[in-house]
Amino acid sequence: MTTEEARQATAGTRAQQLAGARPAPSRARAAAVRPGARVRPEHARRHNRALVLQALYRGGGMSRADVAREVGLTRVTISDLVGDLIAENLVIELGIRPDSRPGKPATLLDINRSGFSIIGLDLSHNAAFRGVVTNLDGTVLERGEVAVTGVTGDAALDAVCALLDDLLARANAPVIGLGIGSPGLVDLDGTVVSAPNLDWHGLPLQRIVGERYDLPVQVANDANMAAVGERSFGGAGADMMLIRVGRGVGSGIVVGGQLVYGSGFAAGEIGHVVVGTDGGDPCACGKSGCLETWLATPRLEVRLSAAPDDAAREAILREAGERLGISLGPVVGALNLGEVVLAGPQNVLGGALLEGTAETLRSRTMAELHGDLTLRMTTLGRDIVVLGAVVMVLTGQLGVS
Amino acid sequence: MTTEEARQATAGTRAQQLAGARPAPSRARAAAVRPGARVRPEHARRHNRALVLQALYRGGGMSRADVAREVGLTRVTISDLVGDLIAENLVIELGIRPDSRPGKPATLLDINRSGFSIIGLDLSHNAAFRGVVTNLDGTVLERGEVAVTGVTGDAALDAVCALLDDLLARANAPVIGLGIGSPGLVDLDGTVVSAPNLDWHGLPLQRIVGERYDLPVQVANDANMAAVGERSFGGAGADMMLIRVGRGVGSGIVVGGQLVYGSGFAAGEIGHVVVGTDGGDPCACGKSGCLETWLATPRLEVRLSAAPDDAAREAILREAGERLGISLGPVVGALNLGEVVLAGPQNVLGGALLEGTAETLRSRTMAELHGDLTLRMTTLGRDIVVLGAVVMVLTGQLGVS
DNA sequence: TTAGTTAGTAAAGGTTACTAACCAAATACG
DNA sequence: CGTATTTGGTTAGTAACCTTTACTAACTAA
Repeated sequence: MTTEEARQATAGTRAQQLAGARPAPSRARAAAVRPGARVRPEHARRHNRALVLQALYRGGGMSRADVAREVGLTRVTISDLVGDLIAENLVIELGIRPDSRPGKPATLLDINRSGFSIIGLDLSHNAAFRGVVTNLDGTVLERGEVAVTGVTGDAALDAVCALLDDLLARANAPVIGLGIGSPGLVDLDGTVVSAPNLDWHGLPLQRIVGERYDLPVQVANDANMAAVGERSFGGAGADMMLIRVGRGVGSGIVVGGQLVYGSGFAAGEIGHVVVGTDGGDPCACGKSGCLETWLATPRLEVRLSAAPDDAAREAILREAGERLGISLGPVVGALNLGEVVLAGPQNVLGGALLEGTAETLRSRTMAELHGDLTLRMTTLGRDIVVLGAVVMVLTGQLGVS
Repeated sequence: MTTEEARQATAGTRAQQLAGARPAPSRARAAAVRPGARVRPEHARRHNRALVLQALYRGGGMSRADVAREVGLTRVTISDLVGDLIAENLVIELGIRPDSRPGKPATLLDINRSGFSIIGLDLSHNAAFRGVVTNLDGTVLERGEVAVTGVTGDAALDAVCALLDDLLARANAPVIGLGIGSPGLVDLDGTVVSAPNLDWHGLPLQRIVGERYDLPVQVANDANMAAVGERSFGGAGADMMLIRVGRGVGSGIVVGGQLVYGSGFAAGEIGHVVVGTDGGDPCACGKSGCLETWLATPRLEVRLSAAPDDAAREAILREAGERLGISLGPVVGALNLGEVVLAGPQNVLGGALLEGTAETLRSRTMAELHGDLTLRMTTLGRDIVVLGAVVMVLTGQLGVS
């Protein structure tokens, strides 16, 4: 939906369009009922099936009756759905509920968490593509990586396949899908519109990998996947932003529980927005004072290494944090975010920088807001992108998150 | 869903939470399958019915077969649904399609646009509450207002009811619902959490009005409703932001076609976010350099009246626009908005101010972005909030927008 | 032992949307 | 002019789905 509507949005920079005329009712707008929006019985069933999986995924060890109460369908229907799921081996019976209370004892159910595998890839690091095999829980079972320093274009695509070959060979359970977090702009079909570092332009990665391995594939931007991972496995709320700091600065934004893609699939690209009104270093993009010039780790490390003492280093970090806070203020305020999470090198981000950001946000946004705002580091460490990729597969294949 | 998940998001300002531990899988999260998420046959039917209405609403003068092709259901099903809708008088037959082509001529359908009325209210102006009666098209049929200068609390509620009494008496067709755009924070249930100007705190306006008139009521924040109105009747895209400038500065944000509420129902509240890093006038909120100190019309008009000539006035307006651009840069970049629309006094916003904002956005965000960005004034004029309220009713009652 | 409670299954029923087949009414064409 | 073709819309029957009702199983409480 977003895609279509975005595409048909008026393009071009008509900087002004002064008018005061009566509203022309909107019926002239092109038809845009998204295909597949209709609900047929099987769609309804699939939806309800996903609800059952979701309920079990979150609170394993429930009985059919528990699920029925939580989902709002009858015990009969839930039994039927669970029957299907057990036949597919997605759900297993754990045995009889141990506690003693009146009535027939319940048969506890759970997702078959170790019965299937998911593969998640992170293509965002410069030196290597990293990947994991997890179970349905997101528990990492296997790890792999391929060195890709200086590798671009088709060779980079080959590296992705090599890594997938390796991980698929090491997966002990059937793989329900592949998730790939790629740098650059990625559209809703999993086509990498533009990833300069890998020299990918319009590469339909999701389709290519899907056809090669005959498995469901989810490709999305790395920072967006990180946001999704933080939300599911890091416990973040429904209105949150995840800032990734590394060689560049990117982010993923979740609003109302939904990942934001933006009108041109470039949501979260905050690295080249100018911060403040007092200049700044020139940036590779041609402007000066972009967020990246303040925050990207290569520049920060140069500055830190030139600092005479710890106090000077802390001041540098704090200033970087302040710049991040200045940049985030309008976003946090406009979206009324409940949570901002930082991901990147702990030793750089975790201390004075985080404090500087928190203080700046506090001093520059409304009191009502920062009372509810949580600012913290991610708890997922370097796995944040691959875990996000795993969540995307879980969501796409099972409707679970 | 947003509500619940937002509520259960961790509160408090734990400014830091340093950690590197393995992710604790998310299953500990409280069960949160939103009630009513299940799909029963009647829900599916209601959804499909809304698709039919939506198709007809956008492109009136379609045949049943046209609708079937667009929605993706069979002619048989569409005929059945249309039969229901005709029985309810929501859809009417226009007659035989005039053009000549092979096959049985089609019977054209349309929403019964003049068969029902909607009432929209705008409580955001200081001197008066304004309201309209429209048909289903959003065409204004009647207008009304009540003076409310200095009126607050229960008296303001009485004024709302007086205005509604007046408009209901003047509505010639059955009213399908009431939409009310209120200043302040409004939650998803239509409770005005806080509207200082009206001295409303925790007022369940939607419930009160709904019980009093026994009609469906939609209450939401005025700027949010304006955004919804601009999207439906102003032709704005799926990722847009509407900035309302008046005594204060507020906004409504639409992301992926969905209105943003925020973790505390305060999304869009950008008036008290500090702009830039070079000071600014003190603000009533206690900070200095808030967006409102640069942009709110009372202050702007004071400055303009002190200006010696037109050039000085234009410089003042341009600077205000620049400040808006500085503030919007991170939001436009982070959300990859496709459209930013200004609403407020045309003579203040329409000229140099808008230009200043456009130039500032261009110079402070990524080139890839502002190529797709449209910045313009609304075409809906002073009706923007009431029309948004009408759209909220259309969406809530008919699933149409 | 009896009553009451809870889990799970079975049978029957009502909705929903589908397919297949049909009629209606126009154009296309020999 | 008459037949074939095309398109719109309806009728009849079917499959899928969830519900209600009723049942069995298995436990606690007294």
